[in-house]
Amino acid sequence: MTAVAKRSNNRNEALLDAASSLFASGGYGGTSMRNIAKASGMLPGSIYYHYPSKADLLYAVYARGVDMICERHDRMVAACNDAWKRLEIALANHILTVTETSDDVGVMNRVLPDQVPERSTDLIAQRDRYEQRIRELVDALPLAPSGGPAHDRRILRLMIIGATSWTQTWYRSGHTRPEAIAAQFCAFLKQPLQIQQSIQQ
Amino acid sequence: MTAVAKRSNNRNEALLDAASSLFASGGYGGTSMRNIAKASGMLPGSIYYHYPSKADLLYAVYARGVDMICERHDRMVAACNDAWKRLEIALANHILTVTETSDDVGVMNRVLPDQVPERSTDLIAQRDRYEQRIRELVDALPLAPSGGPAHDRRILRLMIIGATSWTQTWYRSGHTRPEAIAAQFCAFLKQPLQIQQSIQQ
Amino acid sequence: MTAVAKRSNNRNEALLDAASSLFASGGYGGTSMRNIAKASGMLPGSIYYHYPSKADLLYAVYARGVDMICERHDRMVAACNDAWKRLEIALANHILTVTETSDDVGVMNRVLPDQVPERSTDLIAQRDRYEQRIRELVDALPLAPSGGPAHDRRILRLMIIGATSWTQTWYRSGHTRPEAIAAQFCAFLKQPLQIQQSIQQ
Amino acid sequence: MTAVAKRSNNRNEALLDAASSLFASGGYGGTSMRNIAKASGMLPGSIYYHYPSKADLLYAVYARGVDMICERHDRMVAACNDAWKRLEIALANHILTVTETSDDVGVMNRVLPDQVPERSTDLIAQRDRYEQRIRELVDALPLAPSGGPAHDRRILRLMIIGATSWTQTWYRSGHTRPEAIAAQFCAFLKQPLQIQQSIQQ
DNA sequence: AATGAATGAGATTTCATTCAT
DNA sequence: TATGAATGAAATCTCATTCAT
Repeated sequence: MTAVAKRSNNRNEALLDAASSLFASGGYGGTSMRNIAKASGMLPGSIYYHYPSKADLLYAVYARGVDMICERHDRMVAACNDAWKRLEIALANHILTVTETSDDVGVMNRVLPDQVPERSTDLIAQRDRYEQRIRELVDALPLAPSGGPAHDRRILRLMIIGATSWTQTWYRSGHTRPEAIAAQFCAFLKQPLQIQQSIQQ
Repeated sequence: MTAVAKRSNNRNEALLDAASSLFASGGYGGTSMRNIAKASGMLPGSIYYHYPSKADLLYAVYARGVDMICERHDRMVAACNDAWKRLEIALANHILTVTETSDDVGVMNRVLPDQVPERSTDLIAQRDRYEQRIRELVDALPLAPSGGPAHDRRILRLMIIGATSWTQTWYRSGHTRPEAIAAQFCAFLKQPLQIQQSIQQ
Repeated sequence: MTAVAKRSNNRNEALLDAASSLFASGGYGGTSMRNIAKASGMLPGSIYYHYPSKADLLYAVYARGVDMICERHDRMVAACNDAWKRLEIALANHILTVTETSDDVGVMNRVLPDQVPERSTDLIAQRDRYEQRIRELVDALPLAPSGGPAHDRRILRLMIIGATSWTQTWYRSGHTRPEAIAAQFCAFLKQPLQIQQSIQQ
Repeated sequence: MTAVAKRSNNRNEALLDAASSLFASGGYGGTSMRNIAKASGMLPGSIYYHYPSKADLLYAVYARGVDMICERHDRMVAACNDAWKRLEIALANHILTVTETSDDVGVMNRVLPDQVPERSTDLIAQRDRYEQRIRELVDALPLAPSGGPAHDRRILRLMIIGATSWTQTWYRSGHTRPEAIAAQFCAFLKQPLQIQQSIQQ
């Protein structure tokens, strides 16, 4: 790659980086093209050479974020064979991304697809690319038989994703580390919280 | 209460209802005063007779939502003595209220306090009024001893609140009922999901 | 009507007048909301209190122009009974409006419906309101039998409307007066231009 | 002509063709350099290698249109000696060219010189090249003496040009053919439309 | 002969808000 | 208690054009 091509690439990446950082901290509606332009050293109109609309720019950033969390997920999870441990690693990875607000992944957590109606279907598809991985991990868990009505794995999966996604609303760096949070989440599920003799509810 | 005052209350309530519904579905930034005015049969300027700013209107809606969910919570939970059952009832109430009963409560989940900087402290305080109730229920749970590191009740509480709040993003009426979701959530926690002989992780 | 109501009416009319004048001289694309705002002593955003879009503002002006030319047409034509003379009066009226570029009627001549796609159907309907009047006058002409193939009144009507509308591209005040142009147009049609003995073409 | 030059010509012609088609249907203001570039498979900046400005590109298209209609006119009219028939042929050529054969000529009718101030004088000069030919045909018509005030050949010429140019706004293929329209136009003028005994108006 | 990237001005429109009545 | 009219700032986006390569 020549120096020139590199430079031209860099401009687009600078744009994505700036957009990323702003969308992650300010949300979609709270971030203006003006601000993105200023942060990436462009004029507002210049952005439109690269992306035809604000929604498309957001989508590019979002997709990059999904790419990144998926890659990290795949790499980290591959290193382990135990089903519960794999899940724990995956949750730790997810929670870790929540704190990185300057990163593309933060955008995925901050921006809800229906805030960008023009691309909401595409955003959901991207998000599903990642959630599918969590679903596979949950489906692979060897579950003990339920004492009462059968376990609904779908609800379990949504419970885990919900609890994990919600960390973004309360997580503050300096407190419990992402890995510890993930470990606790799994511990709550694996072991019985209810005192045994009162198991017949 | 005179007829005039009543009528004025009605107008104000129509305003809050409209704002509620729009904030819950469109978020704070995605909802304009114009839209709220149209939906409540007023002109935009007229809203300012009732509330001095958009942030204050949001706050009024938010607080009304917290009032409602707290009242229902208190009423329903009081009827039961078992700690786990009380929690289950509380979660069912939360899911039902957010997803089916009241847009006001939907606002509480949809709008993050830091999206409304002028009133973020007040919004957090309101939210805490409700979360305090969940905290008390979680703190009252008689927990079995952990097999590994000590259970962190704070993380447990945040896991439960997260999973429950997140239902707003995926719940569709006609599928699993709120009570059943809450029951599953509790079942996952009470009973061990991990197969027993592999308990030493 | 109170002075207040009158004043409020006047603002809207000032807006229409300014828009009228600018659209008539600059066309639709050549006229900006900024310019219209400045010419009517408003800020650009203020126009949107009165009309929801540029296309709607244009339509209001256009319709006002059609109203005006129709009223004038009806008044002038009513004063005469001879079919050919009625047509001549109508054409003179039409050509007269072409010179009045500061007037609403000028807009009708300057702006083609398909330049305003959002309202083109409505604009065509408005224009038809006027052209229908010309059609009636042409249809009412007692025509001498054709020496060759039968006269096609539709083509005759379109010829007359075309010739008359086209005056806007060449009419300059100070030369032939509108009434004289209309008289010539009718004279060319009424009397034979071809020398008689060569009538067998 | 070398292969390279030929290729360059082809590119330039593709550009003119695209511009032609867009200017004819969208007008000058309604057509952007972006659109022209896309339609001709170029990038916007590349147009500026061929033409220094939008106005110059329009002029090139316009001139090409005048070239084409003049060439056809000269060829077709030369084949006939009768003055009225020559006019009829010329009008048929005009209508056919504008409505079916060439977008370039459509541009001539659609774009008014004063919409392109930078080149309006040149555009008028081009247009006159063609109108001069119509003028000659009209001037050559042997006119019967008027029953009233003298015929104004200038007005007659403008009437004919107007009626003919206006066909662009209403002509639809599949209905009356261009030759038939031209024949009707001439018939209306040659023979008296007014019933004879009422000739003294 | 053409591209890729960007400019700078200006377009339409939306927003929360104000204020006299 | 509310309206009608307007404000002023800012939003997204489009435009013709430039220029190094």
